[in-house]
Amino acid sequence: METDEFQLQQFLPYLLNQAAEASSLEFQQIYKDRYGMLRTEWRVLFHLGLYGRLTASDIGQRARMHKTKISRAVHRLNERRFVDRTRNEDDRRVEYLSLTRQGQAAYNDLRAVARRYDAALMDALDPAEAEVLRRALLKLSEAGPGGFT
Amino acid sequence: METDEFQLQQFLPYLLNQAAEASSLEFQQIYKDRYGMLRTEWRVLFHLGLYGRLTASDIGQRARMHKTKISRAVHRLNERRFVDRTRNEDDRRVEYLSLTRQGQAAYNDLRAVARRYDAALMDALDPAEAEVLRRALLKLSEAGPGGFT
DNA sequence: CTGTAATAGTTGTATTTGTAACTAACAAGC
DNA sequence: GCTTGTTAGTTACAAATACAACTATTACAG
Repeated sequence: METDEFQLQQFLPYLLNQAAEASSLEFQQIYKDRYGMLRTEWRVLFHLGLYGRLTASDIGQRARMHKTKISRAVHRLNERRFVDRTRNEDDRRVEYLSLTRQGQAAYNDLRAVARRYDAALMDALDPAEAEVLRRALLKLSEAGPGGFT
Repeated sequence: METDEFQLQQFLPYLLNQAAEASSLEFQQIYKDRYGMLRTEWRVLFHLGLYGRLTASDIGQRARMHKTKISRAVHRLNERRFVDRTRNEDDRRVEYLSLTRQGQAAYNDLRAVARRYDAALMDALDPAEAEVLRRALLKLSEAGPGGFT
C-alpha cells in the first residue's frame, strides 16, 4: 500500500462540495416548499433582507453571482411580489431593488429558519472546531489557490 | 446595531457553497480544457482510478450521485474511450466499469494536478487549521442537521 | 456635437441537470 | 410456470444554467 496514495476524501474541493451539498439539502427544501424559490432567488432575497436597497450589480459583487442569474432571479421575485424595482432617474441604467412587505415577511421567516438550521448543523461540531471552520471557509472563499495555473 | 442580527457570512451552507465554488473553479478548468470532462465525469473517473473496477451503483453510493448522472457520465466517458464497460454474465443487469489505458493516463495526470492544487489551497491555511477543517467537513458530509424538519 | 467605449441589465440558445417513467433482468411466492 | 416485486441502468421531458450577443444609457475624447 503506497502511503502517498491520493485520497479523494482528502481533496479539499471535493470535500467542500460534498459538505456544501449535504448541508444545503434540507434548507433548500424549505424555501422551495414554502415560497417556491430557487437557490438564486433565495440568495437575492437574503442579500436584500440583510443590506436593504441594492442594485443588481451590488448583489452580483457581494454574492459572486453572474448578472444573468441575478436578472432572472429578480424577474421572478418581482413577478411574485417579493421585490420592488425602482429606476434611478439620475442614471437610468441602474435599478434599485428592495423587498416588498411580502418579501420582508418571507425573509424574516426564512432567516429564523436559517438560524435554527445553522445551530442544528453546528451541533455536530464542537465550538472551537466550528470557529476554525468558519475562519477557514472565509479564507478559501476569498480566492482559489494563489496563482495556480 | 443588534448583536443577534443574522449574518449571511455566518450561515454555514452559504459559506460552504462559496468556498466550494471558489476552490473548485481553477481545477474544473483544467479537466475541462485537457480532457473535455464535466464535473460528473471527473468524479466517475476518480472513483474508478481510486477503487478500480466498480459498478455504476457502487459509484452512486460512494459519491452520493444520482444514477442518471452516472449513467450519462459513463456514457460519455465510454464514448471517448476513458472507461470500459463489461457486463456481468452471472447477473446481466450489472455492468462493471473500469478505466482504459487512456482513462488511467488521464487519471494519473489529473491526480497529480489535484495533489498540487490541494497543496496550493492548503497554503492559505495553517496545518492545524487544515486538519480541523478536514475533520469538520467529513462530519458535515455525513448528514445534514440531525432531524431538522 | 459626434463617434467610441464603458456600464447596467436583458434575452437567446445551447448545455446540463432533475424528476419521473421506462426497459431489462433477476427473485420469490404460490 | 406465472404473477408480483425488486434492482440496475437508461431515456424522455421539463427546469435550470452558462455563455455570448444584445439593448439602453451614460461617459468621455476630440
